[in-house]
Amino acid sequence: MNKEKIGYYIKMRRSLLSITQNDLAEIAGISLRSLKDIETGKGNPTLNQLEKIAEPLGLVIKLEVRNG
Amino acid sequence: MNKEKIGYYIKMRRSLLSITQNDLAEIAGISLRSLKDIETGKGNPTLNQLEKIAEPLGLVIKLEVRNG
DNA sequence: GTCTAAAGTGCATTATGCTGCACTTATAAT
DNA sequence: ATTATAAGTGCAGCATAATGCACTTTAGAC
Repeated sequence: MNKEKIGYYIKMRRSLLSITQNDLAEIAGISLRSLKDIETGKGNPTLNQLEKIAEPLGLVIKLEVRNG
Repeated sequence: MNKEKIGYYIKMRRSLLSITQNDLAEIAGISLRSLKDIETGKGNPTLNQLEKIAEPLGLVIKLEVRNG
């Protein structure tokens, strides 16, 4: 998953949970500006930022061997 | 996966492929210093850094729904 | 023990992510 | 067409990730 896909995935997941960017940013404890950049595939978030966003969305970050 | 686990996973994967930190850093196109910090769970790498490291190791970064 | 290669650490500099502010652009409802 | 809400953008300042250098520590080979 590249930045664009990760951003899109977060956006879709947030949409599924029916919360706004503003709400998620507050819950996650990050700036609205950063969340917007991440969802639009811009920027280059740190692992901390991603984890803060993933957690309230019920998502987890994984590192796996390609394919299998 | 938190920073520590991701670092450890990278370290183990690199070890499995029998390459040094120096080699991986060069192949990945990142600094040796950064790779060291990432493998030891220090620092807070960006998505770009992780992707650069993951690629030559045959790893992929994923974002998934927790559990299922 | 010595020697060597690999891995880890402290520190200063540079590059860039994170943030807040102001503004613009959708999108939807009335 | 107006209004309201959510989402996207440019920019500047601050915080910190990324880097290079010098050094120390560890792990193995001899």
